[in-house]
Amino acid sequence: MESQDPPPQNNPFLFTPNLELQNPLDPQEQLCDFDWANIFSAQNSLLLHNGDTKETIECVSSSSSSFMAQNKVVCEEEKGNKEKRKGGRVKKTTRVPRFAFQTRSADDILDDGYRWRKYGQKAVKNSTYPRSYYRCTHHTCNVKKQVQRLSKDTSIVVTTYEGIHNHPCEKLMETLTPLLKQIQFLASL
DNA sequence: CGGTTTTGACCAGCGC
DNA sequence: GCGCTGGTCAAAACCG
Repeated sequence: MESQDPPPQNNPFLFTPNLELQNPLDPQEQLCDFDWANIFSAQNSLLLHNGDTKETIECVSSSSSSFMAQNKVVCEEEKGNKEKRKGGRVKKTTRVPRFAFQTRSADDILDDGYRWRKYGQKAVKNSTYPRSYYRCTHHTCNVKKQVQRLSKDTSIVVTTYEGIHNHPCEKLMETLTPLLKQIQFLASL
């Protein structure tokens, strides 16, 4: 499906990858279509499962109607991701879940509820636009993401997440905290 | 002043 | 072995 709606400026969604992939995938070739708008309007939380690749993604939407991301997602499991340190030095090999998706947006940065700090930007071959590298600012969380605008279609931004957050989403907590306090207050009556 | 962004340098992997 | 490319570091600049 192709959404005719204007792209949102921000996508206030929570996206919790929980990948259990059996087959390593080539991100260039294993694009699979998901209808995000329908998925999130149908239910606020679900597990996506691709039978061919045995990949599973848990998606939780904080606002089903507001999530209007373009509908392409690519998932992969790094077969022994190489953890690099200090200018690309390889430290050890680990298995880091990784997935990417495309959004049609004027903004490069999606508001996914987490806080990110940019640690690099690099011009990439065969691409007009540079690739930006971000790290989650949470102390104990080493999730990274890469953001790059397609030179073919400049309205599309490809976001690649690497790793799984080991802490709750800050925006979600901001939303839930007053509610929890109210519940506690009412329960104490 | 502390947190974030920018940007040049550095390094490892890969292909030839 | 060498050059190219992508990923990361870290100092400086920037900003609220």
